[in-house]
Amino acid sequence: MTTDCTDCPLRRLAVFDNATDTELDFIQRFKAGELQIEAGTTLMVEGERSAHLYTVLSGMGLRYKTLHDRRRQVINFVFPGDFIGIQSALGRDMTQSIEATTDMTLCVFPADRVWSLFKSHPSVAFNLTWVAATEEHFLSEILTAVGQRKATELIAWGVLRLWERGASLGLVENGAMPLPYRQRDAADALGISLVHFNKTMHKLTDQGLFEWRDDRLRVYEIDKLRELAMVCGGPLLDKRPLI
Amino acid sequence: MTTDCTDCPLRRLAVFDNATDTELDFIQRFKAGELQIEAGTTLMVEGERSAHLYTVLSGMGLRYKTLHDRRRQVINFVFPGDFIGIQSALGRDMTQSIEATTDMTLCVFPADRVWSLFKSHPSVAFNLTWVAATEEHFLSEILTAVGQRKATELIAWGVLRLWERGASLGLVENGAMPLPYRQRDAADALGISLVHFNKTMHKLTDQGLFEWRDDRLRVYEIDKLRELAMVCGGPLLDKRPLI
DNA sequence: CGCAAGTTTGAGGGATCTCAAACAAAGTGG
DNA sequence: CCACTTTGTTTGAGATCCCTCAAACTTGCG
Repeated sequence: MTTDCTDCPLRRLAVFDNATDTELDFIQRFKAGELQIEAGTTLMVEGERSAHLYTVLSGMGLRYKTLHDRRRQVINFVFPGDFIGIQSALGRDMTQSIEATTDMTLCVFPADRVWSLFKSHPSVAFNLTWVAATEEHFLSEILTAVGQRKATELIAWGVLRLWERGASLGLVENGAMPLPYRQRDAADALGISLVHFNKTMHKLTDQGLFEWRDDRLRVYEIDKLRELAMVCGGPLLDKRPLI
Repeated sequence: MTTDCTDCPLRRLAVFDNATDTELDFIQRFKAGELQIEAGTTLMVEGERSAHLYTVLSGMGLRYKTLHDRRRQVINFVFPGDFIGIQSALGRDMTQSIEATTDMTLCVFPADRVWSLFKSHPSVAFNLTWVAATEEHFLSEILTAVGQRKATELIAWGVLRLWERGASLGLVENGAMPLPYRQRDAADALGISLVHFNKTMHKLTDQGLFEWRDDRLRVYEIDKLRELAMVCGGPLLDKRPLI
């Protein structure tokens, strides 16, 4: 039994725009089905072309690129509500891999209908562009962090981002949110070595700023993290469209 | 006297898609005018909102973000044909600054007409999305480089990318292309210090792999650079739309 | 019990950073 | 035409951040 778009649990969240009935109706028809994958599955592989687009209904994963000698850059963590595969919608090969780190449920959309979407539903097309542009914006923020911050700041910054993302998605319960990743994933996301990540993270957790155990993250001293991370403003959680 | 879109010199380049007459006609009407700015001018400032979009007709510049303590990440170099400001088209503040490093000529488009563009010209809207998605793709490549490669590989990789970009735009003349930047810009783009950039670059130039002097880049040993940079395939120069 | 995956620790080396100063080229004003 | 400033490049040296290697430890599982 697949989820009905009109009844999508994600859509109730305050972070997501209210779609019009027309939009909702279209998205429902656009949706080809649902895909369930198990933790550990690779959803998309670098170099291949996917005929589908996905929206994450539930579960988490990660997006990464690899170099020839096994070095790996985690581009971003994949959370519920994320839209995956715009690249293939536009007729390009995927240049990154996507892997599930928990069981996931995904809404499936056929890539070959994207073009007609632009003709028939401009507002949805607009949202699609919005999502792509926002993605780009976040990537540039990550790049700035990886390029300029040093390990301590980086980790504080990363924890903060994950926490705020999780909070906006209602994933925080009893002061904790799920974070089903390994330290290796975090290190590869920040561009530092596993060992250095481990040691530097402990310098922060020993101060009681946060805790990451058993796949769950808890933040205790958010203000101190902000200070360490050198971010001024609070979280930037614009409303965004859900496709 | 402004350039007529039907007569745009960029559009003759092989990298750019052929636009249909309808598209061209629309873009011409969409274009509000041309902007000339001098080298050193800041076109867009972080935190502000721009009412315009731009396409670079000629000249070069750079896109960057700053931290509070003056650290700066150069996100990318701005070349002719680049489309600037999708963010503001979608009603967001700019989160990065853009600065001209040479005199530049830009085509100006009003941001508030973007929405109607989606309704009236879906193919142009599609191209817009394509550009945004491609931009994201390149950013993730840059992120991978900055996060995983070490200085020598990084520099080889960066030179290679600039060279291939320049070549696709027909900027290479007599074995040299314009590269009007400072070593500080390059260092900030790669996330390494100016001093380290200087020393590491000389290790490569001393081997005769390339040369960067007087704002011009020359590549002598492209295969060796490829090897150092750990890139396998040749240049990826898909055709792309010009807006 | 033994294996696999992940975390933690220690130690030494190398890459990169910062500080500082010298050097080069170009522009300015007297 | 010559100080003098400004901007950018180059070099040296010491400090530190970060990496790699290696091993111990921990946990879950067959």
